[in-house]
Amino acid sequence: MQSLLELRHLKTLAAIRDAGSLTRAAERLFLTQSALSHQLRQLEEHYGLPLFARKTAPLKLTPAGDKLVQLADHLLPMIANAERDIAKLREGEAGSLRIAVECHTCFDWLMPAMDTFRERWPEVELDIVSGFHADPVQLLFEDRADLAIVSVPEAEAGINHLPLFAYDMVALLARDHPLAAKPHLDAADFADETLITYPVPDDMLDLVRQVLKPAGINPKRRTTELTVAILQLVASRRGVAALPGWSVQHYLERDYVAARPITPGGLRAELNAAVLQDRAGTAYLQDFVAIVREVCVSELPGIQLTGA
Amino acid sequence: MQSLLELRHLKTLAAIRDAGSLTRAAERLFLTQSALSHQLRQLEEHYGLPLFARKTAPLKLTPAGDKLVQLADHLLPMIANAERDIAKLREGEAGSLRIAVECHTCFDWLMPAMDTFRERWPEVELDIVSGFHADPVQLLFEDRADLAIVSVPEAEAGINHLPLFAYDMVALLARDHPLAAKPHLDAADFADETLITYPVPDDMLDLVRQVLKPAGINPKRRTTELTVAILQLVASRRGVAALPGWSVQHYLERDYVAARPITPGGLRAELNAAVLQDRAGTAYLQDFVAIVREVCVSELPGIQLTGA
DNA sequence: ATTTGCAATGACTATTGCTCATGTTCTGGG
DNA sequence: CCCAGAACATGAGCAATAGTCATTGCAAAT
Repeated sequence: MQSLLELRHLKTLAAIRDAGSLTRAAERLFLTQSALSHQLRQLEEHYGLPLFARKTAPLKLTPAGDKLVQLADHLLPMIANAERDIAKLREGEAGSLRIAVECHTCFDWLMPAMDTFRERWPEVELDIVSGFHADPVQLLFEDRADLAIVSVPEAEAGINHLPLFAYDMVALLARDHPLAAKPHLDAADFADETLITYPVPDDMLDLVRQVLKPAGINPKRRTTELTVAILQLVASRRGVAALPGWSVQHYLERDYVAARPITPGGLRAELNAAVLQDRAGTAYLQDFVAIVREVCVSELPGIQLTGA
Repeated sequence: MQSLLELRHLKTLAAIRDAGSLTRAAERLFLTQSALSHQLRQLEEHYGLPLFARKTAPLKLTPAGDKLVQLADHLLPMIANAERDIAKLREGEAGSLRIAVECHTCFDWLMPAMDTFRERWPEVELDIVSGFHADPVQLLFEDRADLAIVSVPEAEAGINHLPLFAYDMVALLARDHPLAAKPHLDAADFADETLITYPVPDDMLDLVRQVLKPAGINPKRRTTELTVAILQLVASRRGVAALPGWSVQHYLERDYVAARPITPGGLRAELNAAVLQDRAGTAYLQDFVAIVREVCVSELPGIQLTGA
């Protein structure tokens, strides 16, 4: 008759509530659907009551389930807080988090993530390293940044890469563009188009690096700093572009432009946080990564958390 | 870098804080000292900080340990509450807890336990079945009681016995009584004494049932309802008595009377709660037992929790 | 009907939490 | 000073169990 309940169960229940289904909750927790099903059955057996009303999508909480999920909502933040406090005891309160960004669109999620971070670690000096840099990792070695957001995690001595998330790049076309008739675009389709990009080196453009360059295709270019400007140019038929799916969802819903996958399987991209190996254990750096993942999984459509 | 922390750890930490040592905490949790040591090491490794200052008795909390214990103090009651709420959902709020008592001294701890119970289960009708009964278990079958406090758990069909605690009976003597010179008393020592007891059948007197009767000794008797009256009679040399050690601690500290073990190894007694088998699963009955054990282990000196 | 998406189930596996046996350290007597 | 005893630490082994894998069952959608 001991209390079978463990924190694991509370995390699971909260995840199921958030995800609306065992399968999706399992993905978030990096477990199998089966594991959650077993857990849930065990709990329901123990309490002698169903915790979720099945056969409904999304899964709905019973009163008993609600009690436990509410409990989880209270407890889990308290625990996270206590563990942060302990980390502060160990590492001291001070520290700085200077973030180097190579990706223009990243600001979409960086701002809310930084807000949350500032709340949780008020003592840590938070900054974005201004300007864009060809090699942000270099800034880590020079002690001008503490964390760099990078897309290709090149193995490098002294650097640790912490996975953030992965997503698909989509090609953007004017709604009446001839290529919009195709179900997906290939490298060759870009040959006679004007490609609109951010003003960064080719290596940092996933489309060029992974698709066009290997195919030996080098279309005309036009650059601009602002995402909205890219969208505007595409819409007014001045060229085509390739951006992360999550960054243009808003415009697609309004039919401002059309989007197509690049290559039949899509053009996969991912983001990672690079930190100095020596500092990879630092609690607030790890927590920042966790915050980014949380924020992004809940706010950005069509992304997948990577790594374990 | 996952949060290793589980509720088990919080329970352990709180127990160590309460008990002041791993060994005693382990007893309370029905685990081995080794298990707690392993747990503790794992936690300290994980957080990179000591949680207790060792080499001191009682073990003292470090700031980090304090953070976690405080967390435990917040969380564990919340969890207990939530689980009670769920039990209420399952079983309904109503119910009655009529307690039958065969043991006079039990009121010492029964009252505080009932107070706590009333707080946690305000809807359950709480009562003591008035008067003392030769066979309180019979009252369960007659539906005149829901729980009986008994000392000898006689196996009986349809009845479940839930262990409460065990303790030693002590013989009480006037301070200048000749027998007080002996390190312990034996059956024969009682032959020429007047034995002062509660007015209950011999079967319910541990001293008579387990020591005197087997030895064929039947001393003069005198009875009274009140514990203080027994003490008063002993102190004024009208006879000797045998009572639970925990019930007379107060008087011993004041040197009102002397106490000696009965038989070299002491006279062990235990208390159990008897309930109808059908109702043994009822949450509030189980919780009452848990409350009694909690109250008694913290308030009564020299008792041991029994069972698992 | 067939497919598709999700949950349930059962057998098997890997983990890990616990115990047992032993080692180490500290303390208080003789 | 040494020894006994009481505490915590440690390591090996075992047993409980949390998790996976493969499959089945069940709806809803096509």
